[in-house]
Amino acid sequence: MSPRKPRFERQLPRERRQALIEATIQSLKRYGHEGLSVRRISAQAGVSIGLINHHFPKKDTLIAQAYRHFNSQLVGGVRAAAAHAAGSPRARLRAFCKATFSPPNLDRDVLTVWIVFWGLYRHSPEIQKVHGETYHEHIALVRTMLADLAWETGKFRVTLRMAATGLTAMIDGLWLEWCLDPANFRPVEAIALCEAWIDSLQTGAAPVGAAVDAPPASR
Amino acid sequence: MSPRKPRFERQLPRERRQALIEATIQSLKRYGHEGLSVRRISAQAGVSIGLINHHFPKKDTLIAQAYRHFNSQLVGGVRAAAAHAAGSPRARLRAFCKATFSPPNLDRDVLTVWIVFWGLYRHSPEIQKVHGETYHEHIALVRTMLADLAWETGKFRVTLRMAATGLTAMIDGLWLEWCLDPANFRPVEAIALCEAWIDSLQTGAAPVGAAVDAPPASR
DNA sequence: TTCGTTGCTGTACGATCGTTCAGTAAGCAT
DNA sequence: ATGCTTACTGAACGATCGTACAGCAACGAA
Repeated sequence: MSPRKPRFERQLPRERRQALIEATIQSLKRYGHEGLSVRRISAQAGVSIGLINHHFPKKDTLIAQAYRHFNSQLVGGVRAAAAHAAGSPRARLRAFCKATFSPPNLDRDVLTVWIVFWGLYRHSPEIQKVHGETYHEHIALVRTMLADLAWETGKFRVTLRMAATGLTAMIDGLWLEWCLDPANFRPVEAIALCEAWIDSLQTGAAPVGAAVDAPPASR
Repeated sequence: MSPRKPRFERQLPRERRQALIEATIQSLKRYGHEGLSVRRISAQAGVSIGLINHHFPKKDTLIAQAYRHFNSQLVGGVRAAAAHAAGSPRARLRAFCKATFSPPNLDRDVLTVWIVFWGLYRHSPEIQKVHGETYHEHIALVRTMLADLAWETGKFRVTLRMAATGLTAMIDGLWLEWCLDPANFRPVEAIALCEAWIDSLQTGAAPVGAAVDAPPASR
């Protein structure tokens, strides 16, 4: 008698949880918002329905952790690309922009995942919590790079905070537009727009919005 | 005997459909993506469940028409604001930016509705169809205003197409960031960033991205 | 007042949702 | 080999989903 093949393979909780998180993102890429059901996710992971609630108390917890993982991958990737670049602040920013608009970040499925997560934000406290933690990382990276540039080439026309906000907004907006219709522009053009924004920060024109340079009233 | 109060009031199909469209948006504002169910929508509209399928063949048709209505309201609003402004192209653009970052457009619930619609895009042919029609309107408005400005003050550093893409991206990105956390910046600062972008288009610096000024290869 | 049109109601249907839980079995320790 | 721990399965639960449809009733026409 040949030994029966095991019906399933036990994994360490830590590894199984990670596999479920990745299956969640895959299912989300495939089916959009409808991919966020325990049945779709468990099918994608090749496990039973019940396993999800064995490792996560609620479905929302898994989704929030998937959002955290997705954020970490992005930040880790672009940070590495920037750090790997040559020494000048401008070169690091260039590498950052290039990585932002290159695979795996520039991918319609990946960008769709971002949009669906953002759509969940307002009505999901768990997503809000994760966002508050990871968004801080991302904005800090951008601010550091821009601060280095300002130190080397002179003061910006707007505050550092608003320069970083503008660059992040430009990136997110271009991601959105390219996701909805990639025919609108090519990735290299998106990079050019971001660099145009960065360049415009240090032109000698009169400061724009100088009257509103104070931090927001709230918070 | 006093006459019985009617159990319901008949409406012309045209008016009832419009009421259902507005109820859809209200429900979406209240409950996010989960507000897009026939039960939530019919409850919001104060009608029975079956009425939706009496006026719309499928739920997706209603949602797509709600998206169309939402787009029309935005474009109509900002176009009117721009047209109402003083004669110079720069003044029209200023009014456009101000309207973009003022109520009713700058509202967390309204912006959440945008994000949810965008999240539906990739997996809903009906949304794609509506988007293709209405997005054209919006981008044409922006391009016209920027073209008028370029005609009056001189050539831009980037193509008109990319100037419009950049402004639209900046707006969408700032909307997104403000929706997720309004404490990041004040509306007046968002306006300042958009105007900084517009101003940067006509500074005398060397053309940026001149090598990529050709239209996209695809399409 | 009566009738006809049709906007509208509300139940019913099968599918799928998130979650629970009793039972199974994989794999290590003894 | 035997036992123990626990990762894992899969049926079952009630809730909610989108759609269908038979019947009710509002309201203008005759």
